[in-house]
Amino acid sequence: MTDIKLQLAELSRGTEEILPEGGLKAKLKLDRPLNVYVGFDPTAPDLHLGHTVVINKMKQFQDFGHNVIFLIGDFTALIGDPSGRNVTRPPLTREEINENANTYKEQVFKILDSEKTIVDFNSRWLMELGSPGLIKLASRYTVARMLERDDFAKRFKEHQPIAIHELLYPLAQAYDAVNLNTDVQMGGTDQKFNLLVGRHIQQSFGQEPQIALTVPLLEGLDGVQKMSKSYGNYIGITEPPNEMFGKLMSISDKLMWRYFELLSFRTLTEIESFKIAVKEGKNPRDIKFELALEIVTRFHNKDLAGKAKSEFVARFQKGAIPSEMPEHSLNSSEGLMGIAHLLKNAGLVTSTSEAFRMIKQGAVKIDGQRVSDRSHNIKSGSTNIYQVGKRRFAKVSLK
RNA sequence: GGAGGGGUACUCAAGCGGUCAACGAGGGCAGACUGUAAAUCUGCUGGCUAUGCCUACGUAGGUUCGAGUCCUACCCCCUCCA
Repeated sequence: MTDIKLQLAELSRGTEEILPEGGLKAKLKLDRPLNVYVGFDPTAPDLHLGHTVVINKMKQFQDFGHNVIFLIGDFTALIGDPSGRNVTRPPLTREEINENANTYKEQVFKILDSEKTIVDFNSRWLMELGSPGLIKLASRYTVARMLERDDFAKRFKEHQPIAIHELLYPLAQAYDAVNLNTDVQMGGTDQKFNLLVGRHIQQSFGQEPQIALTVPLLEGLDGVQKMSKSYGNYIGITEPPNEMFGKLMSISDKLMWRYFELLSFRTLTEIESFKIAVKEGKNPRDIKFELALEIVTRFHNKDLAGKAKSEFVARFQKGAIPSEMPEHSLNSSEGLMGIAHLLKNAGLVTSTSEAFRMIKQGAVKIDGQRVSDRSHNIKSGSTNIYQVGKRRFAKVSLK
């Protein structure tokens, strides 16, 4: 086992809260592998970098020799983490769950060691529980304490409905901790309450309560809102290397440090030395290259990351045209096609109106030549590279 | 059940019958500058068979030469009273 002091420093890095304070140190002092559990909802298996914050934390525990449990919440998904929507979710079929679970594993094992990771499903014990078991479980907690949860408290105060089954969610999750005999349970900040209920329930089962460790929600590319698919400010972990590299390079310098803290596996000392280098005049862009290389390497490989970097440099520092881009083949009935229609048909703009706007603003280029005539026609039989703005490219053959 | 206030484009928000595809701000996009950073400046930000036409201001009607603006009904939201 690695030195406790070092473990503590790295494990605390980038966390929001560790409850109770000092509890983690005590657990580490036991000098045995700890059971560390994180639950995942099997309904949304498309991961982005925001999700990886907690997975990275799992990786750290794993590297220090602890037991990491990747729990798929196939039972709790039936309830859905309370959000005020008064619905139970339609049960996923066994096939759907397995399929999602496999997608998960494929993605998660780009970070975690598949040999050392325990994958489990909470339906295994929650299905077994049955009604009597559920009633017994429910008797271990009180309504008053349940109403301490933020969103319950708020809804109760405002006389918004709280369905009874919603109260079962934290209990079910707590029961996971009991079954896994968890030492540490982790989750996003929104999981704090659920994690704490776990402590209480474990105690009532005579177990030593777990440490609740919460990690922050990662800011998206805009640096303001949390990373989420619906805000469009995310980097998906299955995105191609060039995309990923480019997106990482576009983040602000301020956000770069945040990403280093939460996404990089570099030691705190290394990151500190980067900060000093920048202070002494090094271009932050070059430090950002390091970040982008590391992340792209993690989800692809070193070779592709290197290529993504050269491509990036060629393209944005030397103005080259990218080596790969979408290709389209379009048909023209009249032997030619207006530039606006062509751009629209190639998916470079969403409407002909937008195409005209882009042309007016000097954003459209054909083979690197700026187009200023909005009624420019392209003849059939030609293949050209069309560009809208800095990022949108397509190779189009007109037949 | 009663009284009042409000529903406008991605969001907030202005709009005294014509000049409103709709002020302004934010966001987004594009151009300049740059390190695809930040800051700044400029422009754009409904669609189309495109100097014109079509569709849009909660919904459906009506008045008018003309309605986001007036009238009627309906739907939804908020505040106060019971």
